[in-house]
Amino acid sequence: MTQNHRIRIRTLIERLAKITTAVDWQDGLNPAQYNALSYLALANQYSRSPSHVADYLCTTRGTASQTLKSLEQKGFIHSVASATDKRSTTYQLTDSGQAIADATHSIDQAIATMDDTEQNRLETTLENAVSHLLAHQNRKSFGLCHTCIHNETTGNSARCKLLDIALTPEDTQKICHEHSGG
Amino acid sequence: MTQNHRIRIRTLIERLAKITTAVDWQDGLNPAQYNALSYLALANQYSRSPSHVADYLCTTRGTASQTLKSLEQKGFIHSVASATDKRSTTYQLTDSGQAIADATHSIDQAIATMDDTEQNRLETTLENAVSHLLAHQNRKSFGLCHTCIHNETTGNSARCKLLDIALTPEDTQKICHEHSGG
DNA sequence: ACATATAGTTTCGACTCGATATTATTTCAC
DNA sequence: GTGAAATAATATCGAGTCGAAACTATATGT
Repeated sequence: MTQNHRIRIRTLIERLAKITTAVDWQDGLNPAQYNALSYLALANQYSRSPSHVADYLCTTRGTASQTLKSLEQKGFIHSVASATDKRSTTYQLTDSGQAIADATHSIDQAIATMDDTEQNRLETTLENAVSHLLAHQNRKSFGLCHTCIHNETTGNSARCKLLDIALTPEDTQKICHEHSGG
Repeated sequence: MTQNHRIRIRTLIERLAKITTAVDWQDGLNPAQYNALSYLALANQYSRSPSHVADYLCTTRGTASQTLKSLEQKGFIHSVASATDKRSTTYQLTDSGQAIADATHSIDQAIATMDDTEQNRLETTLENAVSHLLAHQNRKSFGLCHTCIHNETTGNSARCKLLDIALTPEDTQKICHEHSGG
């Protein structure tokens, strides 16, 4: 592949990023707040602390803390102190926060205009691109629980071998900060 | 396709966007400034005004104006007043600005780790995704001159039928704000 | 010639962002 | 068990984004 192709791909990624963030000004939220809210809606109960949000959004704990404060002031999330670790905080979506997370997004409509083959191919190539970028920066994958090497599914019951806990079917469809692709 | 798939694709797009912007803090620039500089490096001489930058970056003229002011203060670009339209300004990269635009980016290295087939597929799906998103929002395509319906190439000389001007081979490889895919 | 459109800038307030410092708490080595 | 180091979270700083709105200057169309 030529250097021209790489620049072209980089330009497309940057443009996709810019279009996406421009669309993410909705419901009184800015892109950072919208991203944090979306993450909290998809993450399991062990992955919803300021540190995890920071890791997921590739930013610092300080910045994540500020963003979560804004979201809490607007009434879209509320904090829950951890019982086991007194340093730790988890966040929960409020009803209004959940409503925003559940709403159809402008991007969804654009995706829906593509045919099934195109959507499947997009999903696969995006997954590859994201995992290459993350690997190159030594970042966590934040994949879904059921695709993790620590997930042990037998029949219709599942366990996490790392955290040594039982998993509900809903749990296995969520993002986990301990996710490892193997 | 299920709603779950659309959410998954949207999540991947948002994540790709966040990873990209997190990486775009380099050389004393922030992501907005880096994006504007990259655009100016790729756009032809008729597409380098504050309005064009705003259109490309899906933002307002006011915001684009601020970003270009920052870039000029840092010495990476300089403004050139238009001779034909006294309201109009064009920007040129300085040597230091061109050096940043020419430098290898962290994303390039991640792309280079993919094999040729994967890179080709990524380029195609990204092009499709971007064009679907742009179409859904009624935005300009900002494609390359040589892929435009107004481009008329005969042998080794090219013309733009819309602007009624001769085009150099370099011109035809640049981004044009008048680009139309037909 | 005058209304309207267009190009660009400025200002505003909320907020991001990395950097840095600070305070609790927890963990680990001894 | 105790003290050092690691970790979790927050606060503060300054530059700058962002949309929105107001504004100036030029151009265009009727």
